[in-house]
Amino acid sequence: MGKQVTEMLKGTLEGIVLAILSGRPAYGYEITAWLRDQGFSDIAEGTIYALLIRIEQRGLVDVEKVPSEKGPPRKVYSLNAEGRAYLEEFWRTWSFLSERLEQLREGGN
Amino acid sequence: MGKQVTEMLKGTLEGIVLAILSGRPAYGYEITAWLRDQGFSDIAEGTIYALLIRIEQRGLVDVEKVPSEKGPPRKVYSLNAEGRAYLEEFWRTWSFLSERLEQLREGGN
DNA sequence: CCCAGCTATTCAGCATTGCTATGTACCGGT
DNA sequence: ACCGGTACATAGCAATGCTGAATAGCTGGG
Repeated sequence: MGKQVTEMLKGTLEGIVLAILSGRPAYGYEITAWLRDQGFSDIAEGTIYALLIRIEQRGLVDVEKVPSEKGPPRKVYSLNAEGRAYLEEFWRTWSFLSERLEQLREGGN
Repeated sequence: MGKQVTEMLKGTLEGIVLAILSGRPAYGYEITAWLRDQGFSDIAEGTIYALLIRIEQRGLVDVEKVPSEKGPPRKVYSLNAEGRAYLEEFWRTWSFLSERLEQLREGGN
């Protein structure tokens, strides 16, 4: 889409991935493909992998290596308790920002 | 509030400021104070000034120096035509992201 | 007069995050 | 053997917000 999305994704992409993982465990390649399907047309491969490594190092997810029939082994990530807590915090932050922006949008015109 | 807000503001703060300016002209100090009032408790002084200079250099706003009764002269910014177009684009981008996140939020639980 | 405090702006250096580009590796079909 | 799809990793870059300090004008108290 453009540069605006890229900048807006900073800070939200992490939450998006955590939200995906809260529904079901998933691996990087799968998440990237799914996001592109959803219209995030220019999310880069590397971005998701780097993000997954980051949240793993912060202890928000558990990882399991699972062999694949179609290629190299997958690193399947699943949200743990700490990750769930962090995700809730993310939703609170998102709500706050979202409300402020809706107010501005209405008042601004 | 915390680091989450900081990262989420990347990409949205610019739109927020443009939205404020779409309602009325304003200057940096005023905008910072208003944002803090709205709950953006840890927005730094310097951040807004840097952002204003950026959007000025991109030609999204017009600037006028206005003497103040209480201190040094103010730099009053107002949104021009290009800024309005950019703001509309921002709202479209925001809507896209917002919709995806609401979907995730509902489906995720 | 001088200093503290509020108003108002600017700037250098840093941390975080997403993108680009590239490399590695496993597998099946031809 | 080779190619395309699957799957992950990484080094370097750009954009953005924060930290901390400096500059400057104005007003009121001591």
